[in-house]
Amino acid sequence: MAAGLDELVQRSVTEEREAGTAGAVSGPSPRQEQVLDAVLELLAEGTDVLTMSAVARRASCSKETLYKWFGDRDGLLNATVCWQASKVRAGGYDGDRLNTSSLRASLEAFAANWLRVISSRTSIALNRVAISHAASGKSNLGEIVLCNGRFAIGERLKPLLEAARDARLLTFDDTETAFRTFFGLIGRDVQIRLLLGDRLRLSKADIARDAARATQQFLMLHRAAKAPAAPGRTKLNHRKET
Amino acid sequence: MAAGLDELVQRSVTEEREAGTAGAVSGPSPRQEQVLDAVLELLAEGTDVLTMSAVARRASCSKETLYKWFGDRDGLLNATVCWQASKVRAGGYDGDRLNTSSLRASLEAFAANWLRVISSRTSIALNRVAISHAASGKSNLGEIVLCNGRFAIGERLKPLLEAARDARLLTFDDTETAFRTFFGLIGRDVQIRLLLGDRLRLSKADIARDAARATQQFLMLHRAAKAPAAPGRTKLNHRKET
DNA sequence: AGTGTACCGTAACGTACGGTACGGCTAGGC
DNA sequence: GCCTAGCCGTACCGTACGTTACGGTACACT
Repeated sequence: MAAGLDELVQRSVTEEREAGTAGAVSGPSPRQEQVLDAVLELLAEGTDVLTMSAVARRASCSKETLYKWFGDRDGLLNATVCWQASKVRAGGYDGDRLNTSSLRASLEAFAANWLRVISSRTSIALNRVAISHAASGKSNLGEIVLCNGRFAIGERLKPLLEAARDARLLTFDDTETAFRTFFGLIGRDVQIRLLLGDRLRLSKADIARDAARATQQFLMLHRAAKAPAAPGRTKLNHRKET
Repeated sequence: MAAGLDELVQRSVTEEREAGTAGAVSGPSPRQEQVLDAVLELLAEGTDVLTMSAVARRASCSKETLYKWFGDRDGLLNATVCWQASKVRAGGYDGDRLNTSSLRASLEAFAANWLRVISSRTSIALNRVAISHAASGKSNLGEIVLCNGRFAIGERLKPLLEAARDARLLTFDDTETAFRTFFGLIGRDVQIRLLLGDRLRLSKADIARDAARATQQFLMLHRAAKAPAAPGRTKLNHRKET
């Protein structure tokens, strides 16, 4: 994963500029956003109905316009992924002073947000089409999704983790490894099950409970030793899940 | 996920019987296995080259035979998934007496095995095609993969976990939840990254290290309190990863 | 030898979809 | 009023692939 994040985020816009006449340097025009929303809408209804004709119909535009604006089908998908990513971006650590409870709250909020994202119809559909394309190797869509998903949130959380380490609230050697542990504790089998079509409903309550559990477990693994928590002192959330 | 596991495993064989003349009640014939291996071979080379013509060419059989044996493309894929699943099955807990170190060894072996599976070209390709099909909703391929992957290994590990709980080596309320935690600690972001095309190489050493780390973390979270391990007493494997 | 069966190789068919071309409509500038 | 630009709607083209059909071959059985 050598390519930089920003470069990837901007790639589709670049292609759009190369291919078409949308002169605006910054992002898609409102009309183009309507088109991209139509793509997201169709995508949520099933990857197989996402044909260029269907997009044109849904967005009430001509296929000629689609090709003029986005170059080809891949360009349209790239632009869609970036458009969705730009809508999902949420704030990371903003430099607040940390204490035990604010750290826990931040981690829980982060976990809940990520669970919401990966269980959304849009994210599932987008990941599915990106995975299909990754198989063909002809497109960098998977890379874009990865950079705007997994890697973006990693970069967003790391400042918090490191601030917590500086504040002696957490202990770990490698930030990336610590993040991956948290990532695993949050997602577990959820994403692969959803991608494979498992009927798995995450209610708001489920998400809140999972976020709390993941955070609790992460803290147990990485809590700084200055306040050693003997296992069993803070209760583990092993409640049976529905 | 209401359908039983065994039912799903057998489904493609049933279809095969309905559609064709392969009279053998049990599984594919050797010649058919050759065909299925050819499918796996092609799949590993890229999902997009998996056309019926390519399969026929690779397996040195006629398309007519393919359709007679497997019904249609979906039937061929179903049979392939089941064939691969039948090859991957490994033994679970066999009732050995457990102690601390044998439990750790079993968990590590389990984790390493799972990491090997999800990072294999075959598994990646199979999951990709199943995910593509899950998007179209027209096939139960995702269900089959899920039952032979995620759920099968869960059922295989649970006896060990419960035996360990009975032996007072582990403590948890719900076996399924405990397993999901372990699952998350093992896989973390590996599977989604590989599915999305991230170049991620897991050497044997990486796998062994990850399996040990996941096991260590899982034990820290679920070790029975009779031998309380203060955080930091046993060193955490936060070595920087390559 | 004759017949039937299973199979290979390949040609052919139908369709779906990405991509293109073209006619018509609207709006803004002169 | 007229011209140009941009866009809509749609018909059209080429291709790829799933599926079917057919001719030819090897072999078992009688």
